[in-house]
Amino acid sequence: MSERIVLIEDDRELGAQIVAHLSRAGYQVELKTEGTFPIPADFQGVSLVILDLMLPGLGGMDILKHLRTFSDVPVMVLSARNNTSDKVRALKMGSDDYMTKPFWPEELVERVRARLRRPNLQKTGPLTVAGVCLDASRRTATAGGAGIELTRVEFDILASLMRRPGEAVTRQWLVANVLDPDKDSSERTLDVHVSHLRRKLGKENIIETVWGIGYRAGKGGSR
Amino acid sequence: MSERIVLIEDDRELGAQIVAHLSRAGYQVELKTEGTFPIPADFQGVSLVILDLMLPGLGGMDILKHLRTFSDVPVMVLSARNNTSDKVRALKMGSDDYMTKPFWPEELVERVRARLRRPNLQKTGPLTVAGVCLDASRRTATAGGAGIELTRVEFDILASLMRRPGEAVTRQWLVANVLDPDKDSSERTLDVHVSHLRRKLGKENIIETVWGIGYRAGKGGSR
DNA sequence: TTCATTCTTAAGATTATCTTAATCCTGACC
DNA sequence: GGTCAGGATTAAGATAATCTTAAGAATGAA
Repeated sequence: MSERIVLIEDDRELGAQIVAHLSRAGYQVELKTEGTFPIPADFQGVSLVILDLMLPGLGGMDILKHLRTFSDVPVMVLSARNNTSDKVRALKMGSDDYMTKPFWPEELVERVRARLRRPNLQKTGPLTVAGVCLDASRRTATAGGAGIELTRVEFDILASLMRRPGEAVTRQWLVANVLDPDKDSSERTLDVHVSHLRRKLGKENIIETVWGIGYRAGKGGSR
Repeated sequence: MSERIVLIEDDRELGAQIVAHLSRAGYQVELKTEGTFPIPADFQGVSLVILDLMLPGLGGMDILKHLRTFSDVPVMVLSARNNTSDKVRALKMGSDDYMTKPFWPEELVERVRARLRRPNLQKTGPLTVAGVCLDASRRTATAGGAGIELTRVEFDILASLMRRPGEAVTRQWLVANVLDPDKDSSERTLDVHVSHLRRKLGKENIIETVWGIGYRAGKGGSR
């Protein structure tokens, strides 16, 4: 069983070439040549997405943006555009790498390997920890069966914790990655959001403080 | 407190420039201008290493190779060499990214952000010595199967000892690396933490005193 | 624009943790 | 066994991290 990669590439020749190289390296590749809206089902169990930005129909950036609403799968962007602002935009939008065309397939394969040798824990389905359940694609949450309303930041904090149940997530990481990264917000701000979250979760509160480190969703001590 | 990045760059001007950009983005950067052998202590708690390959003394590749013998910290390589075989070699050797000089600092900053927004799971499995088990990512500890609550310093002391089972770790090292580095605390303080640790470990106590040196986790004599 | 929502900051209260100081204990050496 | 330096323990004050509340700033929709 090998890792699954989705390649979104309209240039059939280049696409076939990339597929060939990645297959030879032992990966299972699905080639999509149409720029259509991504749907969650297509990305279940996928370890990596390689996305060409220059698509005729739906732009690559739109695909990336939409994909990120429901999935954290690593995305490598391919593009002929080699200027910094394009790269910065794609990376800001949530891509993990940006390769400029033309490139040698050997480099692509190595970058894929480098990416996949690190464990990635993207989850596409609903996240559940104890009595709390999050649906990333709908951005809805329930606690003890009852729906609760979360703001963007609250949702993202809780999702970040629940993606790695039991693990301690540092305050710095949450501040840098959940709050607006361009303004450096204080850790007090994070406290406030967590405080609100806990109140909304009520008796289903699953957020533990890890003193001196950060927070954790779900029991860490008992295992 | 922010995430720590180590930048290994011999070109002082470029180094200073990168430091400035990363600092502005909220990271805590340590610049090393010498190509010396990396030692584990310098990379404790470091989230990312940025390594320039073209160093006069020890080559960047050697540093990378040696670093990988004891650490899984993400490494971004910078290099003036733009050919595929160099890139492939660096990626194969365990680097996570490869940026070709010259580049715009904005792109570097975004790549750093993209890298660090993914949780940095150092692949450290749980540490086990005798009946004591530590999980670094969860920050949890068990002794004889039962969970125990450790404070930050207690956890870090115990982890430092258990990372080198049977080896004596000096008191000075522990004071300098585990206790708050901004204040130089006395060795008496360390005693107190060790005392607390021992009490919490109870009959599973694995901390031995090495008279005149420091401490050791697990049997020294029998191994 | 205006309003409603969300995000952020400030300040004080609260608590866990760290450190110090004082005292007692232990092992090495004579 | 006595001595002494290094180590252990305890309790208590100092410090630092976190929580909460409330209010101001930003954002976005109508």
